[in-house]
Amino acid sequence: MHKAQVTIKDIARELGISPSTVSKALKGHPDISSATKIAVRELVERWNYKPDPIALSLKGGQSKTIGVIVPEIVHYFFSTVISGIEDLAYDSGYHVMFCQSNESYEREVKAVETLLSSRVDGILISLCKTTSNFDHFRKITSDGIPLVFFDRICDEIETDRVVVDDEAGAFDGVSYMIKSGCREIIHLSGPLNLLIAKNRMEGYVRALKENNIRVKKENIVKCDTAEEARMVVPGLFSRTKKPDGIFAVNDLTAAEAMKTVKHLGYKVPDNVSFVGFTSGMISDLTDPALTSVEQHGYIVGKEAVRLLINRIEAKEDFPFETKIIRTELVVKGSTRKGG
Amino acid sequence: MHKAQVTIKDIARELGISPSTVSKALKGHPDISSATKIAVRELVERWNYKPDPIALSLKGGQSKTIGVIVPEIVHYFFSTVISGIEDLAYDSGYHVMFCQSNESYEREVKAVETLLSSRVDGILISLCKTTSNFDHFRKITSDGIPLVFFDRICDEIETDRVVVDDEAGAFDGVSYMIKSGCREIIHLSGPLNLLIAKNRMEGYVRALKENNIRVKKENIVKCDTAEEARMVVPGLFSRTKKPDGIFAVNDLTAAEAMKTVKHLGYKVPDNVSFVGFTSGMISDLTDPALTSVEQHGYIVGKEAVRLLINRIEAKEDFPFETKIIRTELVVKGSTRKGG
DNA sequence: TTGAAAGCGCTAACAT
DNA sequence: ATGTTAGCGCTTTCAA
Repeated sequence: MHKAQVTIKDIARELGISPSTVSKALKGHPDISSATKIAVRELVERWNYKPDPIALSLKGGQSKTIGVIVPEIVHYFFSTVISGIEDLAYDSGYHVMFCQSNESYEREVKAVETLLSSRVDGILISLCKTTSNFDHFRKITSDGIPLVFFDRICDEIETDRVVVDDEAGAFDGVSYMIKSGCREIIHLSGPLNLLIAKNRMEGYVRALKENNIRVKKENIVKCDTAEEARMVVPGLFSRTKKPDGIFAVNDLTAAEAMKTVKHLGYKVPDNVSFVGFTSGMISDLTDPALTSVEQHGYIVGKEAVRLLINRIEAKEDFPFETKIIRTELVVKGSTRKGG
Repeated sequence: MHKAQVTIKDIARELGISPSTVSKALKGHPDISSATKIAVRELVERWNYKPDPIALSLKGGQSKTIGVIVPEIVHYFFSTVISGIEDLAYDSGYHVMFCQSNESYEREVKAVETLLSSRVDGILISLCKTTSNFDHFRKITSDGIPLVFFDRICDEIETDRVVVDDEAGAFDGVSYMIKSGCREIIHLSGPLNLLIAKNRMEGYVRALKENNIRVKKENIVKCDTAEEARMVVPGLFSRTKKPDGIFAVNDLTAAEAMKTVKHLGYKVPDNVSFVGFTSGMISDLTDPALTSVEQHGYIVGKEAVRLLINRIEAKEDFPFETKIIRTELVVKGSTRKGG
């Protein structure tokens, strides 16, 4: 169905010159007479000739395309990262090809194969929750394709990384709750094999310790979805020692937990404070608005692309870098005023 | 930095046969002896040879890539559509290249140029809010590239389309409110140059008319963001005739309006009912959960890809099709029980 | 049963 | 100042 595109040959034939002359004229090569150059440019304009990127790729061995694998696109943080990736990549003359792993290890492996076989110049990945075998990543690097991990990284593979400072973010959030008077703070955590979940948990623990609050095992509860929150939260409030603060591993969980707690009859933030993680749209929707740790996803995306393109365009090896993006506590209405 | 990929020549050289023999062996061509075939396949396996898609594209004139332009990625409905696009495209052997227009006409035009110049086989687009000149779309079709509009379509260009049945969705939502007893229903609308906004408004109007409720001009208010909701909603409740229902053009606006109304001291849904549009994650976060019109974005994405690939792979022209995806009212807690 | 050659669109080294 | 040629990786006649 495609109409044939105008090629350099068409231009050459029309002008009665050779393809290579056209090619040179287009690049402003000093050899070519300005008369020819003008004629070529005029016709190129008129016929709307565009060089075929596929032919260019074949020639240059570069596809000017980077591949991205995220666990899911329908997710505030990841879509923000993608937005940053897209913006900087296009500004740098690269195209972006997407795959979502849908949190499935098999799909992640398949996505890697897809991207490799489509000869992308580099790959950006955030691991899916279930990945614990990393051979598919080794295949990428052994193919000589630059690889950058972002957010959910794999620390067994030596490469560039962009991470959010989860530990510090969690520390800041929990410290703020403590300053505002909370003493019995629950952490609703993610699966601890996920580095980001582990780091957030550790930030929570450090905040308690530095404030001389005893860390209780039963106050760290695996709960990282809205459904789980509905299941788990009521139980926490049937304990003799009632929680007065909840720090959740993500905003969605925090939001649902807050709703549940309000329905149990507690006031937010007077009886119970809430802090979430991500600070996107969700945090403005809850009532009161959710205090949350902003992850700067857009910046994460941009930095990841920057590292990747540097690596792609590098003539020689240089040491790997891990870029840490600082989080920021965005205080809204779900916490009491800090001390 | 790229390590050289294994090519068909490498295989041929190693086996002491010619490249064309290797090529044929790989496709199971009847000419080739099974001994050769086996040898080739074994080495291909061992060396992990993968045909270069770029070379294939150059040859076949098809890139097996489709381009997608959406207003923004960080948006529940669009990310859902993208998810559907991605899933079906990959299953059909196509890659997906993304651009976001960021609701800017200029960026939309640039994105079209980018995709055209990267020789995608087809393009999927949802218009940005501000687009009113359509020449860049005409360029696509005059280049002979199949084009499918989805959701925010352009009805001045003859092509395939996938639309959500916005009018019916709005009608259903507003009818439900009326059945449950609402009589003074406000519509918070989008900009009426956007077809989807216009259609939703018309569904609202029809629902009122069919129930013999007078349509008042002052009850249709342009308001389609959270910020606008904060500005606009209090004014509505200082009228002598208080609203008892609000139908918003999207969930985000509905959610913020609901919050504002609750803070004014009204009960939801007892004093005021709310219905939104999209029914994603947002609708579960509000308190009470938001009754909303589900748009089935994932299906929209799949259908759009299906139409596009049909068109790409068609040998000859056939009539354009407009696929209408039925909406579905998802009743939650922000509306009273229907009559 | 296999191989040689041409060509997809473009570029660059090498003539002329 | 312009043209010729070869080649990027692969497929596909056509010839051997």
